Amino acid sequence: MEKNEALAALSALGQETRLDVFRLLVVAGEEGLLAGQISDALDLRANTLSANLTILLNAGLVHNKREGRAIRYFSNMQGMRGLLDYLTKDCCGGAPDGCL
Amino acid sequence: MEKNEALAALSALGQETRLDVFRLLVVAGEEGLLAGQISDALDLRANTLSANLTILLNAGLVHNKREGRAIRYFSNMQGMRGLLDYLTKDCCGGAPDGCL
DNA sequence: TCTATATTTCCAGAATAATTGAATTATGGA
DNA sequence: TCCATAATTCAATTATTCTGGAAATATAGA
Repeated sequence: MEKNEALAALSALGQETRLDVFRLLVVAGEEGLLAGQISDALDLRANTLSANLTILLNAGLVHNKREGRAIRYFSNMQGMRGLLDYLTKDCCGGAPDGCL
Repeated sequence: MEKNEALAALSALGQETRLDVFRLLVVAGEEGLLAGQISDALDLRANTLSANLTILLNAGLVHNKREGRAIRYFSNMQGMRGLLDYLTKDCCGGAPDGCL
């Protein structure tokens, strides 16, 4: 992962609404959730949620799939993994075992 | 780690200057770096750096130690660890092995 | 004590980001 | 085709954050 991708992921998650959405999808797991279920669960207006989901999508933290007129969202654990790796890369002056 | 701490850490890192500072300190390891060395390395004004270091401090991502008139900064890998744990907690609908 | 250095604090202006109402697109069903 | 539902896009307003100049604090050394 490159710096700009990490930055996109971190700033996406560094906002309460989006962290809530992402955590909800992480806990939901493979089943994911429909956009409408997310807005119900978190009491968000559809357009606010949509804007925030777009930011999470662009950051590679979620993906989606249309189901009829609804759209199902999933957390993207690969994107998450890439972020964790970026943050700990080259850590501790070459003594990575002591890092984490 | 609680949500607000995670949020503080994520929004702290979700900004280019601070991510640069943090990464520099992560790579520097136990030796850390003086504030002046950081501002030289990243070409930042002292007051801008100071404001950003304060945000990283409050987020629990760095710590510091005075050395004469200079101040040495270190990355706080425990804070980092707490963040990673928060992000992956309860993941994947109770099938954590499949997560990461 | 006086001066220089290292860093922080305070404040204001500029730049970004978040939310919302209104309108639009996409799909499914009568 | 027409209507209802699900979600998105657009434009504007509000809120937050970032930076930088000036001043202040802390320490070291002459």
